Amino acid sequence: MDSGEETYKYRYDASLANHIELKWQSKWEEDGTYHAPNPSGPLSDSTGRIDLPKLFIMDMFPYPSGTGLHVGHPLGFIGTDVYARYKRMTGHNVLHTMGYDAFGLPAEEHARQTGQHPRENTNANIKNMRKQLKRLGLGHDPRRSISTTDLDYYKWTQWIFLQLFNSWYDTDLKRARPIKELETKLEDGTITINENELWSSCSPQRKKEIVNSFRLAYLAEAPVNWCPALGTVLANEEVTVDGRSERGNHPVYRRPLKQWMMRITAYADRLLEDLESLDWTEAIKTMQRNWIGKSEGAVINFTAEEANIPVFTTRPDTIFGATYLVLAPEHPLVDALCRTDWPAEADTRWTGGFENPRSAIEAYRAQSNQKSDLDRQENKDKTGVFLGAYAKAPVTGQEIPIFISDYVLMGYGTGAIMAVPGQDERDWEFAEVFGLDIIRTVQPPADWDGKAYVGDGPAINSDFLNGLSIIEAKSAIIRWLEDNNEGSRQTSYKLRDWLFSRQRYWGEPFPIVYDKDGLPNSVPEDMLPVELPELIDWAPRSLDENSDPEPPLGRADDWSTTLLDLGNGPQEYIRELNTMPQWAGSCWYYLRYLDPLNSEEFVSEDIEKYWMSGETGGVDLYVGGVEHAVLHLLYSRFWHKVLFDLGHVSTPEPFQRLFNQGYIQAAAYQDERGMYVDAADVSQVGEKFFYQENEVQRSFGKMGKSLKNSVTPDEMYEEYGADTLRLYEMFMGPLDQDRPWETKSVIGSQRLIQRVWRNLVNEETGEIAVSDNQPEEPLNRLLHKTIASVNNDMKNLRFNTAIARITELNNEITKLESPTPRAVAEPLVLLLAPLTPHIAEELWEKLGYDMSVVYAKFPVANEMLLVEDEVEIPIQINGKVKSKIKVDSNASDAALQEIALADEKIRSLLASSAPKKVIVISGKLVNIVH
RNA sequence: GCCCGGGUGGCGGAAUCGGCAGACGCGGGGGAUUCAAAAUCCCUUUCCCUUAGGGGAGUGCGGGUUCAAGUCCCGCCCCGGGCACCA
Repeated sequence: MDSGEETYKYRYDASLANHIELKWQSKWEEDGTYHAPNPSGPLSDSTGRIDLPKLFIMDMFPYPSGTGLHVGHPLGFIGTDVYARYKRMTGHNVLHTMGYDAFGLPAEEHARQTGQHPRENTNANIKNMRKQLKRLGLGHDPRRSISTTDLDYYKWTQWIFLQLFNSWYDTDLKRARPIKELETKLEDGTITINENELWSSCSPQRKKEIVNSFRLAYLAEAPVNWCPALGTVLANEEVTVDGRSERGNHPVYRRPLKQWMMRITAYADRLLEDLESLDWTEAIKTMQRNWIGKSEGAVINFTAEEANIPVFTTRPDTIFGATYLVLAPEHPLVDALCRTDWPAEADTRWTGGFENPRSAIEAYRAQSNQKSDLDRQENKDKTGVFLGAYAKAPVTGQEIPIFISDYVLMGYGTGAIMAVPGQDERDWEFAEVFGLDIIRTVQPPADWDGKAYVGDGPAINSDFLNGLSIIEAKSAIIRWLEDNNEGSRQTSYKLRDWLFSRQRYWGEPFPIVYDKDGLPNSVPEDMLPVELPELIDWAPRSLDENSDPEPPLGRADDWSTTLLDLGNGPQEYIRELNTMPQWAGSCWYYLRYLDPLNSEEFVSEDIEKYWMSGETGGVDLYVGGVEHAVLHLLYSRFWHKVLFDLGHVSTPEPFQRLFNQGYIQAAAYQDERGMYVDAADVSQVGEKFFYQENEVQRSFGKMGKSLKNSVTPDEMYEEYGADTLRLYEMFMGPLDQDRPWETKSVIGSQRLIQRVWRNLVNEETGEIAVSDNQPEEPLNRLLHKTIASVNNDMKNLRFNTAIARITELNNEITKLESPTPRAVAEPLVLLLAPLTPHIAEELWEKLGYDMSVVYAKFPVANEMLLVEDEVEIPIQINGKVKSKIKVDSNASDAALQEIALADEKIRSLLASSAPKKVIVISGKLVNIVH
């Protein structure tokens, strides 16, 4: 020990910070400081806080990773914590807690790598993460923390699944309704099945099948994304554009399988329209709009000898330019339409040199099946084959050839298009390759380059549409089509129903059993939860692409069949062996936070109403990464709307305000082979960087294991303490922006705390050292200006500038020669309390308060002190500042002008000539035009 | 290709309504303290020219509007993200 440390025994350093932080973290836990009361039930209390305005603030909950946190992870958590603390201090009942998204692929893959059972692995990770987050001083209500893997939690995930299973979407009322009401409508004939089938003459089993086909959760045989390496199927949202799994980057194959689906498409319009009411960034709204992909147009019937071919188009106005049809290669009508022989006029471009259409089609299908999605994307050259057949176009009566081509996708519209090369770039390319006719139906501008023209203009070559604009022509032709029964107005969506089954162990089991007819039945509510059976051999098997998925729950022999009485006596049933996807648990966790101990309901009505109320309703602030733009956030909105329709929640949207925090990036270094080296061991010499004496190249990227540039919170605690880490992360820049981590800059944040501490506490004795003198006028004015700015910044989540203002105030206090006046010290501590809660508590206690600073009142500026008596005003000549004058802040414009022109410096610069014009901005600036 | 963001000192960033560009911090330079160092404190720090006083330039580039532009308008360039054969 050297002498310095003895002199300043109570200097704020890492060891003092750690001491203070651990002390207050235990105290908060003992006192239940962050418990937010409910209006009723076991979490209600007598603090009276329930009468304050509520604020429900949330982070996107993490999955409990086994690798632990790095300093990039808690950025958003700190942001919400600061905001929550500010709101507590301004008189709100704040609900803030943290849960764990512990089912699903990431957790299971991690368990697989470590060779542990997912349950042990998950529980250990949650324990570790709770510890790490507690050390940051986050003010969470621990009573409300849930994990999606808790039996008490997934019981209700299953219950919500049953709500979806037991509902249908009434397209007239545009909302979900109980399935019983559908049965009534089928009975009384208000809803009919189809032309050939009468409900009354259906067998009981057929009736069941029909009802099943209406459910919001339903079984369907559909082409799905089968990932043999992960041993499971995946949702569209989990597959990357180049046809690989988002998790693990394994190949994914399209393949028809019978799976559970969620009828999210029924909600496409509402999911789209209700975006308007949300306080979300345009970027996220745009992503959701694109994903839903609504386009309005028409379905038009083309007639061939063998069948009608409905096509979807957004440009029915161009029908007079439709010179051929194209079907997706897998279109179900292809085989029926296909001729046995080529017509005489078919040239080799059309036939591909094949003997007859059938062999050409088979070859083409085989070829396009081989193409991966990536090939399709990179190589957009048009290919296709003629079917040998023709179809008659409505309106024109023209016979036009029918092709198949992989540029038409089965999954969108009707899987068939009318090709209008004159107005569509893709059709133009195809027409050029195959030598097909091109008819323009919109007059292009004079300087047009000669290819497909997609812009607006008067219709040409279009009979009764000629001269009309696109919009006019569209409505005219749709009217004609509807009048003549040749087509109708139609809206199309890119959004597909949500594939909801996974062939994985670590997920919620379905509350579904199959009867001897193979039809699904819901497990009665009072038998929930359907508990996930313990399996020793739980791991998925990697399979080859031709084998079928093999759900691990099939290995739970004594679980997979069960004897139940579902109303017709005890019978043997087979359980659903798939599990739910990861997104199931995260769809509704915000609702369980509200009422986590309720064993009767997923959330009680009055508690849900209390916390979800608001101008438009929902979570008041939801902070998380942008990567969930179309997955979690879309699924969650969908489930919420179903619960809303069924009367289980009171608001149409779950998350009123969404905020996307940025990522913390860090320098990463690569050696000459391109391998990343440990960033911690790289040293800088001048402009160059060295690792073990070899030069390495610097780049910046998301902090993490793969770039070997992680910095852990523990390292920061050891050197600086949690308050410093919090302060630094909030000071680095605006919360929504990515920013590079610089360990060497962290010291600045520690210095601020250290100076505040020194301004209030004697470093030798540890005693509080403030005076009861009133502050001098200028300091008092600065204090109130600071209070005003910090309030404003806190409200707008602009913590970086709030910290800058506090620093300015503290810098002024540092300059004082006498002890800090208590009247300044106390508000200073309160201003810091949301940002650095531990040191604020300690100082607050030293200032003589028994009650926690957490519920102290945040300072409010005295408006009187915000108005200066005297202001300094810049004087510009031709917009450049040339001089400054001090004037009474109430000086009139005329007086200002006079003083400005009388200013010595200005007079010498103007010399003898008179100014052309003088502009005076009251109380702000004088500009002389010369 | 289309749609969102963004581009300001050596670095992170500030300027909320068109009104003093560079707040605050890091780093750098100088000084005080110290036997010395660390720590701490004070001064300084956009760039260029100038002995000084001072002068000039400046918010990705080029134009424009305005008394006044980082901020508004037009045309580009670059970086990040999203979508992409969706009829």
